[in-house]
Amino acid sequence: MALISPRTPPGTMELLPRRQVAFQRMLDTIRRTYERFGFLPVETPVFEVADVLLSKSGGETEKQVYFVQSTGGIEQGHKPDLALRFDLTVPLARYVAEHERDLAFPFRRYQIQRVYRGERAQKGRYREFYQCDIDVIGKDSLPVAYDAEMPAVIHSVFTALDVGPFTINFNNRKILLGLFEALGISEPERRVLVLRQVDKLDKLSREQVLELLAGEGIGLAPDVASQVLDMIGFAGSADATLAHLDGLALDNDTFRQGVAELREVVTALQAFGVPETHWRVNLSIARGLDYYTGTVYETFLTNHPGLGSVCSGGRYENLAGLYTKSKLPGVGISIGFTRLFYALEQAGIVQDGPSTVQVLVTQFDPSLMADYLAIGAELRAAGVNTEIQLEPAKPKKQFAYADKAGIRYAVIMGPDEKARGEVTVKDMVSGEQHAVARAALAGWFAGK
RNA sequence: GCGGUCGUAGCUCAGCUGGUAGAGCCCUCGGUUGUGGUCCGAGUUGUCGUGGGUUCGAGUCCCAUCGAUCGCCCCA
Repeated sequence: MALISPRTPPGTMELLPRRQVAFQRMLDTIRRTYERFGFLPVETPVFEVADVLLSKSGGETEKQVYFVQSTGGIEQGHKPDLALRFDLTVPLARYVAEHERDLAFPFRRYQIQRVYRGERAQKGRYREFYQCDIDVIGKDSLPVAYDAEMPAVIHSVFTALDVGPFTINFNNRKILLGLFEALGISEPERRVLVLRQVDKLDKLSREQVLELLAGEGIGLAPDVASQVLDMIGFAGSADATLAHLDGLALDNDTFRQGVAELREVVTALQAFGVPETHWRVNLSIARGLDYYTGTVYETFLTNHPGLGSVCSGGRYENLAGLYTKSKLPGVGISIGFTRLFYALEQAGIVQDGPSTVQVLVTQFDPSLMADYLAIGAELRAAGVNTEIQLEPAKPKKQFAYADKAGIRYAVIMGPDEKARGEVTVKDMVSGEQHAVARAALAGWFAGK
């Protein structure tokens, strides 16, 4: 019979147990840090009612959505009425609108779950991946100070993850939009297109971006295009950038409001005590998603620029507008954890974690099985993760097993130890063996 | 959705201008009595992606097809 070749679908990440332990620990670090900053956990279903999920997006995202339909429904020719979520922000909007009366505002939630996008899998681009989101949702209003809190959380998370140097870039979309208004680029669709191209300034040369801005679909006059880049291409400290923006003296309300907000975020961020080595105002950051209305963020790993942003987000004035008449402004960020983990793996930064099994109670003499079971029970009662070797096997094989599985300690008790009222504890890493009194065994592991 | 590369053992790959398939790793067993990670020895593993064509003969050449991968678009 022909075997079916075992394989994962493209664009999915699957790990061996010890790598999974490393993955899980990093995820725990993110979770702990989010909680430390006062965020509450939320989970939502992997699939949502299709029209709830798709109401907003339209266009590009819609093509990437996986629909869900039962086989019965397919047989009856029904169109799928469920779809897998492609991010956590849209489900959050639905969640907040649905539970508005029961939630305390400002509502601070974190959410760590997988999302799905049906796009071509590429290096570091997955069709199923983890997002680790935090958002703060206000009722009617939400002070800009919350915009400054986001980078503070990101800084804390990435420092705790110990992933090497990183920079949080941020900007305010109102600055860009006001600038475009002042330059006569009025159509919203065209502004979004310009934003997308401007966003590429980090990757492409000035000339290439100029060409794109003059190209099809946008058709910016060359002098306007270079004016845009002159204003946006400024590089300098946060204070210098703000001075640069003031110096432009643009007569546009949106622009002025954007600069004022940016200044407020910078000031608050300094007060939050986030070192300026880890963030910068970057006027070319725009973000593709069009629901962002103010502050936007992107975070890059210094040593992996090719990877793109590993954490991004922004401010949205009225996210849940499609679901409720209440005005619910918010600000949030999202860590693309699967991609981040992939990058760290590639860079050799990720080490396999230890097994979650701390101790293997080996079996040297089947007649002592009752003792092995008793030892296992004692260790477990003492909070030590313990596996008992239940199948008779040669010592060689048992140690090889412990070694391969990454189990740190092996407990050995043969007739000799039994007679002395002792057990032998072997440290598989150092190779050292310790004679431990039978009664003191659980205590021996207390500090390990 | 559009472009460039590549498909040989579970994995990484070798196989020169066509002559009946190889290495390393992994895995299994062994190197005697209760000891792994090193070393030594032995062993298992393949419709050479699939279908067709050229040829006395194709892993090797040609065509098609499927799959993978990288880049573009978009994005974490």
